[in-house]
Amino acid sequence: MDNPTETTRQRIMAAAEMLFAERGFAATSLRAIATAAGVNLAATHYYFGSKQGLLAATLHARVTPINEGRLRALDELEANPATMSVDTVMGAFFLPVVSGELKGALPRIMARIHAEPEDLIRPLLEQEFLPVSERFVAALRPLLPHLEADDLRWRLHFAVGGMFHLLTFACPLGMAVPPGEGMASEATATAFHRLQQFVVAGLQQGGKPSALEQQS
Amino acid sequence: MDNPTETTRQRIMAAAEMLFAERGFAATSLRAIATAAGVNLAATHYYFGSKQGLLAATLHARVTPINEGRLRALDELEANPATMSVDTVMGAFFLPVVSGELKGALPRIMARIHAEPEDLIRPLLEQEFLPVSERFVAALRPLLPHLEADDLRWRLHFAVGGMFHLLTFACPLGMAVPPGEGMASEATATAFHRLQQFVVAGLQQGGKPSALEQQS
DNA sequence: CTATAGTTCAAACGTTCGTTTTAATCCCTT
DNA sequence: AAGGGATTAAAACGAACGTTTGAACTATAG
Repeated sequence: MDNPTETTRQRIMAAAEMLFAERGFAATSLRAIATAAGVNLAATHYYFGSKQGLLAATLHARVTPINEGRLRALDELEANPATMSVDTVMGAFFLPVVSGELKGALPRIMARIHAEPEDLIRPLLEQEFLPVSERFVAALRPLLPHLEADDLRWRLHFAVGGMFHLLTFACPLGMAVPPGEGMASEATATAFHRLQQFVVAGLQQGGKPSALEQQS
Repeated sequence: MDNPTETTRQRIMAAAEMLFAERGFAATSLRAIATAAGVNLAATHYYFGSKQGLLAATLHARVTPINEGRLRALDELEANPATMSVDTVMGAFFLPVVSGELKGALPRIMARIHAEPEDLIRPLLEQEFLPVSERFVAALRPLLPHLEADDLRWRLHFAVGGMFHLLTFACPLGMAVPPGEGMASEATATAFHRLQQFVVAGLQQGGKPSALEQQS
């Protein structure tokens, strides 16, 4: 049970997560990770094969519980159809990101990897997020019957963008950044409430995109 | 006038912009930039002093016309108060990003730099974007009198996040990516229309964030 | 106690990085 | 035509990178 293997693996993943979140993938060296984890450099290759393998493992370990939380919350909503609304569904989408054992550095890694070369990162994102994304599209469709499936995907795209931007920059330009390097969990929850409010209004907006052509 | 200095400078900046946009800052080497530009490696240091200096110059050269276009469009709107609306103001904010000589790779650099270490990049962003951001906050305030200034800043924050996400990922997960590596300008314009529609609805949303606490 | 598989370690591999140096070349003014 | 600052060219610098190697260590099984 107290397998020393797990300890070293987890130490590496914890350090990698923190450094990837702070500096991004390309700007973080395996030596920095090994030093921060207090393990030998070669251990990173012993357990993860390569730097990319370490990134994939780190991402997967953190994304899996988030996506499970999302699907569980969505299941609960669908079990009581009266509770289904755009707001509650988006709450099910956002809440698992900030709840649980996310301690500040954890969500930011998701935001950081978005700027790595797309060839390297898009397959990872598709693999991790596409099934959940499609599940939420299906759940939102009956709630937004005036939207085509692709319209809905676009708006979810923007919503996810707002979320990543929030995770990357804890507060907007022109506002004082809180003292700690990460966000306090209270501030995070408040910011996500703002985001949810914003996104729900955007999703519910009425017309087709073509109707916006000349709105003056 | 046809100073050969400008030619080499511009070739370096064009190549740097393309590669920074494709791969990000840390993952792009000066050698790759010099090769793509067809200039000598040392020229990058001769003209820009350092890799960071090249990034700053590249960013500034592209952001300046965008921000000037934004402010000019906003000036025109404010000259005719009847034309002022959340939609038109946000159009003034978004349109210069996709119009002009932006050929696909150019806007993406703005999205890429968001994943570099924050210490390195946030001062650049504040310097380039804060004045324009505050100008738009001031313009939107009378149009959204129910919002506090910070509420407005948060919502603009989310709007910018949606924009960056759109610039980073030309289309949402679950949709086929267009053949070319960048987006066709027509598809870009359509996507920005969708974004504008989404964002305007989010900005106009009514209640205070505290009212969302337990909406179930 | 020995054997064996799993794990850790220090050291080095070859490559590429950002940067610097030195000399050669270009262009313009006088 | 000559001189001099601006620009390019080639080469190399030390440092850091991802990765590999092979031996030392640990702990369990025979």
